[in-house]
Amino acid sequence: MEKLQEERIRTRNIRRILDAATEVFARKGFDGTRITEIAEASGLPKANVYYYFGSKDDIYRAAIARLIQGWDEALEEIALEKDPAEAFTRYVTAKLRFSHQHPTESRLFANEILRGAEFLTEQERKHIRDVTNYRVAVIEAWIAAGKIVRVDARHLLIMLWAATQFYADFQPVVRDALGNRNLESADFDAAARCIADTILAGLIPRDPEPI
Amino acid sequence: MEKLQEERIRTRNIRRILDAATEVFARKGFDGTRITEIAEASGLPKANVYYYFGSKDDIYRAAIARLIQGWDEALEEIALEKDPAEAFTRYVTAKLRFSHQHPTESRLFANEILRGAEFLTEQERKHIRDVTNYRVAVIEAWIAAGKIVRVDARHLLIMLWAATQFYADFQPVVRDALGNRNLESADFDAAARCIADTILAGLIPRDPEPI
DNA sequence: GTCTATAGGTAGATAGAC
DNA sequence: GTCTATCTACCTATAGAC
Repeated sequence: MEKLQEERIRTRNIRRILDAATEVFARKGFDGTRITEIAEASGLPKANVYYYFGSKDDIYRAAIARLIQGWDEALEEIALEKDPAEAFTRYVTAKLRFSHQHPTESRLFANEILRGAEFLTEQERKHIRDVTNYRVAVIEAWIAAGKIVRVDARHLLIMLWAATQFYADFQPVVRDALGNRNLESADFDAAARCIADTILAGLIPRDPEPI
Repeated sequence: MEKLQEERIRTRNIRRILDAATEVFARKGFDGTRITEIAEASGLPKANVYYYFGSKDDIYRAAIARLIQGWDEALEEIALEKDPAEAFTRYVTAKLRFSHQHPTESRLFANEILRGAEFLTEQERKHIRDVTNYRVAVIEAWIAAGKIVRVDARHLLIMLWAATQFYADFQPVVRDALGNRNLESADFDAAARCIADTILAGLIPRDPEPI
């Protein structure tokens, strides 16, 4: 009974701390973040933050790990069986929706990369490489089957990632570019449509010549 | 004679400080940067940094201002007269080349945006908006003339910016995605080609119906 | 589990000799 | 213009009462 209660408090507080930490780390980076600010944002006293995490490093690592896990669950597949146009559209839409709903996580990741990706574990980096390699194989199979034009699969993936990530990470710029207003769901839909109209349209062969 | 000598020393030291500051700010953000680190990276004692700049804020603002000036000079125009495909190719190539040669400036800008763009002056933001609006007008004129397909011009510009910026700001990710090696000029050429093969190819009308 | 107090270190910024 | 010494404030992390 009391054990369960304690466990619930523990889980809730850890989540609060990581939510707050993600936001502050994303904005100010690792070195610029003060534990006091995380504590204030989480609504807990500073000493309680240290009760759950041994150091600033620990909090940072936990926030990064949680973020990568979330991405994985949300964006698992470009499946081989699917039609390329449908698969790309699904992927872009899912990623833009995720960027819209979780901009903070995305920005934390961006900050970690700007920092030089020193805190990403070798396991996490290998995982990113594996996912990329799998998708490259899928795209190259589509090219071999004549379903899409011949492009560099790796650069294509980078481009899709870049286009979708930008909407989460560079919101002040996006706002200015769209006319100085807050971003709504409709803007992310318009972004998805624009990506579909250009990148995806350019991928479909004009003179289809299947092998 | 001595005046000139002093002026040269002054100019050289200010440049050294701003170079060092750009690098450290880009990596650690404003709050994470220590003046001591800027001093060490510039090869000058900390007190000399304070001789040239009154505060950390001053150094940061100067670095941002220099960066925007540099971008402006390097990336002035998508000109209206030009053929769309050629204009886009020129723009993408110029921006990728700039990203390759000045990744640090690009990352500093990214960090400032992640921070919430609080240090960008209203003048600087207005300038960015003006440049965007001008290019939007150009693209919409091309659409009206039937030279490219009907797309949202603002999202198209964001997409081009995103794709090119990514190569400067997210180099660790790009490296992993391309197979864990250092980036060379050839990679930026391949990126330009991929963008041309997809985005630009998708823009050219299939059934041209000029108005 | 929660919170106050504080140790020990380092930050931004300045004073003033050379 | 250059540099050492230093002030004040704040940071991470911990000790220990409740």
